[in-house]
Amino acid sequence: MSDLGRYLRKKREALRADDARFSIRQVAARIDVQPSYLSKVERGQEAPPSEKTLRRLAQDLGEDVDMLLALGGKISSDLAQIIRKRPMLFAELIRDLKDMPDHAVLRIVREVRDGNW
Amino acid sequence: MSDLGRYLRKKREALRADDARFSIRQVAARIDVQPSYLSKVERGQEAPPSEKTLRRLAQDLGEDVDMLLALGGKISSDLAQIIRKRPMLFAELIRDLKDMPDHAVLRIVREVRDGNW
DNA sequence: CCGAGTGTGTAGTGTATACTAAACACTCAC
DNA sequence: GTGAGTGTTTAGTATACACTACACACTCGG
Repeated sequence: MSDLGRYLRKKREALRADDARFSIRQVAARIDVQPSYLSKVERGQEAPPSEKTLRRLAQDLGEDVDMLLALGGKISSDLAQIIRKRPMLFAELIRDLKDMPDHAVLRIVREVRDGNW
Repeated sequence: MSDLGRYLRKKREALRADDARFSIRQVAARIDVQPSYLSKVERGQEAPPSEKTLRRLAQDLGEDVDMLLALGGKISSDLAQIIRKRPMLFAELIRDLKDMPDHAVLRIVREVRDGNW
């Protein structure tokens, strides 16, 4: 059921392989949740954590925040806010980009960044 | 507090001016909620309705769904899903477009649509 | 053998979400 | 003046969210 859980467990165990600081208990302590809770999240027995908690987790595991949030079924609140400020504009754009291949979207990103607008 | 409430009331009252079918009671009946609930939503006394209800409301009032959802602090679930499928890609793009003026974003939309990619 | 550390099971909690149900006070047409 | 319709008040509810607290069973080094 939970892609997030599988992903988290794998990542943590990989880190743990050469750093004992990545036990469930120690990670949980650092991100300030109960170990039992993290355990359940990793096994998909519990719904994904809040954005706040996922952010701390991403930080601790060295993972991309947007990716982890996505796996948790969420969207970064700063992105949500950007979209909500111009909903029709962004809705149109995003729906148009839906089936575009990554490289095409990336090209747009790069062009925007280079300021050719 | 609630932009959504103000907006809804204004819109409904405008429609009601030349169509009695747009009373709170009748709209509520059509979108299948209690009139008391709709009343409270319009006065910002109640949190924004669910996406489902906002969609029915948008339909009934002839309003843009994405806009009403935005006013209700939400993002259309189909958009959210598109973003969640390629979170890092879209996150980058959206953050880059944050401060771009509408016409610049529109230009991208048009170019994407014309298939110059 | 025991103490420190590991992961997990069970039960419960406070808060928010998204509403319903019923009654109240008012206007206005007939 | 009453019946139909208006908006609103008050009270309550079922479900989900995002966790905590505590105890259990196991392993492994010294």
